Amino acid sequence: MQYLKIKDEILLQIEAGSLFTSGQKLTSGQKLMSERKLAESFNTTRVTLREALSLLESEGKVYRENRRGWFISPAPLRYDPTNTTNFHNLALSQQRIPKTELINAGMVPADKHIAQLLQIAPQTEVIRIHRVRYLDERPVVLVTHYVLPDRLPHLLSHDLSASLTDIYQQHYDILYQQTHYRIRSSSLVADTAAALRATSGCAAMYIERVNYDQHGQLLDCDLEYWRHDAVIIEARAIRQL
Amino acid sequence: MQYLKIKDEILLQIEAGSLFTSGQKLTSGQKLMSERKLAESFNTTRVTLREALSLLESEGKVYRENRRGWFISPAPLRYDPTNTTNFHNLALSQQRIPKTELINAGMVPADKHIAQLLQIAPQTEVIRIHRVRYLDERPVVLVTHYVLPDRLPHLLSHDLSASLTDIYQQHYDILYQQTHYRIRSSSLVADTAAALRATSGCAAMYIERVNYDQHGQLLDCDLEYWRHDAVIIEARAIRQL
DNA sequence: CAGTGGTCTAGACCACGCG
DNA sequence: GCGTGGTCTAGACCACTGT
Repeated sequence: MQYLKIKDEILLQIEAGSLFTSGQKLTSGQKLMSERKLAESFNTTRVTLREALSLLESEGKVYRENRRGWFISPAPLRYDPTNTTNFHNLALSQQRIPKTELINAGMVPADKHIAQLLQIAPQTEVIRIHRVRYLDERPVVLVTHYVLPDRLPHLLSHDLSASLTDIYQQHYDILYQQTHYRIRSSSLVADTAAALRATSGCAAMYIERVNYDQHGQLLDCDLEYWRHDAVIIEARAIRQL
Repeated sequence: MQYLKIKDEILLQIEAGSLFTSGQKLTSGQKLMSERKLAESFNTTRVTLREALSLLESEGKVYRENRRGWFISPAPLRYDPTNTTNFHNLALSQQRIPKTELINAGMVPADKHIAQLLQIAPQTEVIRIHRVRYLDERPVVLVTHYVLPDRLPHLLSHDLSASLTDIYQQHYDILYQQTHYRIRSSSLVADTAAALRATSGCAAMYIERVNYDQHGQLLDCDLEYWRHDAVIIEARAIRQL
């Protein structure tokens, strides 16, 4: 099991500050040396070296950007799906620099899955908003919102790179209150992967939420694909006895 | 991108019921043909075939047991960390056959991480219980409980393959009430992997909980390593406004 | 344009599961 | 003991990144 030894060795050298392309010692976001150089330095082939790196990747220690190389993973964002704090403030409160990029937004017919989540008939027109969110210039999550247009008329005329929570509150007097969420391990494919500069098959954390307002009315749902090393869910709950 | 095509092709053939070792058509837990046969049937090499299978594995469609082969993933268990239902009843309510195996139990000094979770000094003696849980004969999660011995005296004298929740309630009049949980994507290594018949580096869902009783007193914590395709978190939450 | 990562080939050996 | 999965080698070509 050569790749296990190589994996541990890489970890050590990362902590020691070697292995970097540049001479810097920052342990976050730094790029590693090229695979060929790493393979040579461990006296092995690229295949075995990539095995070791993939292991580190699955442990959340390093990550890959498609065709750009391997990087040290920054600390994950602590994310509480039961809290109303928006992404922007959440990131800032953890000393991270947030950015939201609007990919596109418009009306689409709800597919079967979305229709079920929003409790509407399939093919009903809903608002769909695709956004990518960044932490410190790294794309970490692809978020797709599906919004009931009856509840939020003219939503598309607002600045959708801002927080939806804020728009709801300021322009519609609507607050998120109850939420129903699902979390599972998944992977990024095709477009989803590309949006996060990842390769197909990259491990991901999938979070799906259905949100209700302060009157218990269904508002929207959102589907989030996180780079798996970029987030850790953290919540408190009082159990129903 | 041959492996993407092979991946899709395998999915199709699985749904059609081919590719199995036996002639059966059950889509759950079935073993696939050997890698060499699969590689030959797709006219490729084992390396590329394994690339395709790994992709399916990361999508939760198939899983591997160490040196035993590839199997179709059963539907995941829906798991609500805010609910008190024990594993046994949860599984039964979803038409699954549960089994709990006690690996070992005893007193150990708390390491730094456990001490922090339980709010005690490092090296304090606590009860540690290692258990593996099965669904339909498949090991799906390795659970380690760390219990404060002051709160649960003589706990080790009970049958620890039963539900801890039940033991707490029946013998100590203690109920789980509040819980603080963390969820992140992780991977299985060495012993942890072996306990679930997985290989080192296998993707996992890591769940960490700190549990409090009906009086708000800290009781125990538990660390759970799930096979990532075997579980989906599902919870409702009222947000604090 | 040079170098890199992504992908693929065609083998090989070994330890282990299973019959 | 046979076949299997786990691991590893030594190459190769191509598309893309970064300069």
